[in-house]
Amino acid sequence: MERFMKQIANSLSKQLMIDESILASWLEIPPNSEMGDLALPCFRLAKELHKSPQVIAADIADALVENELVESAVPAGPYVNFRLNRATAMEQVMRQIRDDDAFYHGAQGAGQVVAIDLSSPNIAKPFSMGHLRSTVIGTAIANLLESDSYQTLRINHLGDWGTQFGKIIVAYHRYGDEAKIKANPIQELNALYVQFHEAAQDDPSLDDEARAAFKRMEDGNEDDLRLWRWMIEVSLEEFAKTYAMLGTSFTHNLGESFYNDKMDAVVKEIQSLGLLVESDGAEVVMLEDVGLPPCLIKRSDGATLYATRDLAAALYRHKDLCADRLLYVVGGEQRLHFEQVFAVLTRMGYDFAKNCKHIAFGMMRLGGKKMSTRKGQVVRLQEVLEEAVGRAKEIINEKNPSLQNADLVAKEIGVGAVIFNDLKTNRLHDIDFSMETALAFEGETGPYVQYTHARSCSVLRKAYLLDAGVSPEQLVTHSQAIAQVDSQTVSLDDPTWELIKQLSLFPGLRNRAIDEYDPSLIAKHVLDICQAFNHFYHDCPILTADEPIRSIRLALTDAARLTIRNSLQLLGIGYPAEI
RNA sequence: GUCCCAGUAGCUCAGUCGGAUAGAGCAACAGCCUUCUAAGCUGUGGGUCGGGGGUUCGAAUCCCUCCUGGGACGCCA
Repeated sequence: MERFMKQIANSLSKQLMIDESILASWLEIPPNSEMGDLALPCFRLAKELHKSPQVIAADIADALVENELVESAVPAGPYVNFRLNRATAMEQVMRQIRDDDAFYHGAQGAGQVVAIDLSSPNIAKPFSMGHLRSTVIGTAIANLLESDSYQTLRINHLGDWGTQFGKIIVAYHRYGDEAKIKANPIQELNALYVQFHEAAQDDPSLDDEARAAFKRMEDGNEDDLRLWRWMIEVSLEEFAKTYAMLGTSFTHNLGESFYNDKMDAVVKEIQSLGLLVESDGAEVVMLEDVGLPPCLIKRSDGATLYATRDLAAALYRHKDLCADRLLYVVGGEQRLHFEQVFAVLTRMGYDFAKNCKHIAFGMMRLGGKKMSTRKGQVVRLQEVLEEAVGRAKEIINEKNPSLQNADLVAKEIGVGAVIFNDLKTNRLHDIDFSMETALAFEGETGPYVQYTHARSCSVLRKAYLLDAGVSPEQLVTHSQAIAQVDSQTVSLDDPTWELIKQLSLFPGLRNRAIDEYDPSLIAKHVLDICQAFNHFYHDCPILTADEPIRSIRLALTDAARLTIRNSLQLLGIGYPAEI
């Protein structure tokens, strides 16, 4: 669609003597497609031309717009509504999809490395629905960036260090039943954590004990570290199952403990720059002048804090991993923390701080309340995924019992439903978890998109074109034939045209999703494409149509299929050819 | 108390760098399978865009203010 706008703006700029790119930015899509395909509001021209918008609109419409893309230009009050020549427009879109890689890919990021901090579950705790958000949003952003030629570093910043492990170790020694824990590590370790917090309410000395236990770990107590390493091992095993189901992978699995030996250098650097000041026994960097509270670097007992760790991690990613840009897909409640970390980096003279961005997202709630591992109020992602896959399997058994690879397809659909449900919603909204909503298979859902994709595959399969597609030459010939024979009455009917227009919006939306780090734009748009395709599918017989309409409809089906598939790929969702 | 995020149909949400009559899905009701996958398609009903001011030819969108919900605010991450 951006291409169409550019072409029309180009013609108009010659006529109006106004810059092409300004005109292109003024062009908009009318609220109702009956009005036209594109519109130019003339309000802003009124001041300059000293005429009413209505008169200007009429003048523009009257002048012959010399552009083969424009079918008609009619004034509608202060607007000029343009109709595009459907065959010409279709030919352009199809050529782009067929010949021009730029439809699905870009080169903006060539030579640039982006580090993405994502997922980051905590060791010895269940992988909850809360961590799903960071995982799927981060993955989709990484996919989007890679589609624009960026190199991405997908870093799983595991929560594997901190006082919480002191707590678990204390609880392990006090209440732990080794056999029970071995049998079901994560659940039992989390139960110990919950038990610790309950006990600590009555006996605050337990907290001191936990801090001491963690200090022992920092000092290298081998018994505690052995237990800690075991917790990491069993947690990673458990997480691996979830990641395998989600189809998520990382380039780096670097927990917080990885930076333990890198923090001294950072603290010394801050100190040597004269930024470190003592405050109430702790060491901080003052950030008052940029409107932020002080950033705590060292506790009064000399221990480091998570800001210190994030500073060390940022420098590692920049210096050792050579990342030009650092993204943090982390919940919105850590906004202030990242503002402080980035401000300290700036203060330290690191220019790359301006390329650091916290990609915040809303909180996953349960029954309106924050999920809490401490209170044991969590929904385990694995349970949700398994439930989703089970339901998908039931539906397949009912609707398509002879389907090959039914288990694999059920997995892709069930998991796709859960992922899509998360991605389609605005990042910053809090989500109150509902099994019913997460597992919906009808309406604006992942399975709806996958169903539409499989439908398009099915048609092409029956035409023996699933992999080959319709040749662009054939398509172009047919489009031109239609244009010549019948440019007035429009052989390309409305449902066909609506689908073409939806497809033409893809490159612009992909760019916007990259600029705004917002995968939901892709999710919402692919729903629009699916709606348009299903409408087209319903109204326009494809296989039984006469030539050249048949070829054109097949080509359009193929284009829709490719665009839906690309969208699902970007979102990290499977796209089975048959469901 | 200060700062940040959110508030649009019964529910979940689009639309938010100002443009025409504010759109989907779910739920409810009514239709469409001898025809390419009915996980689909069509139709009906449903709105003080949280309230109030302001800027503008034009405001859900920008500014101010208030209300509601959530979050953050130094030794947790």
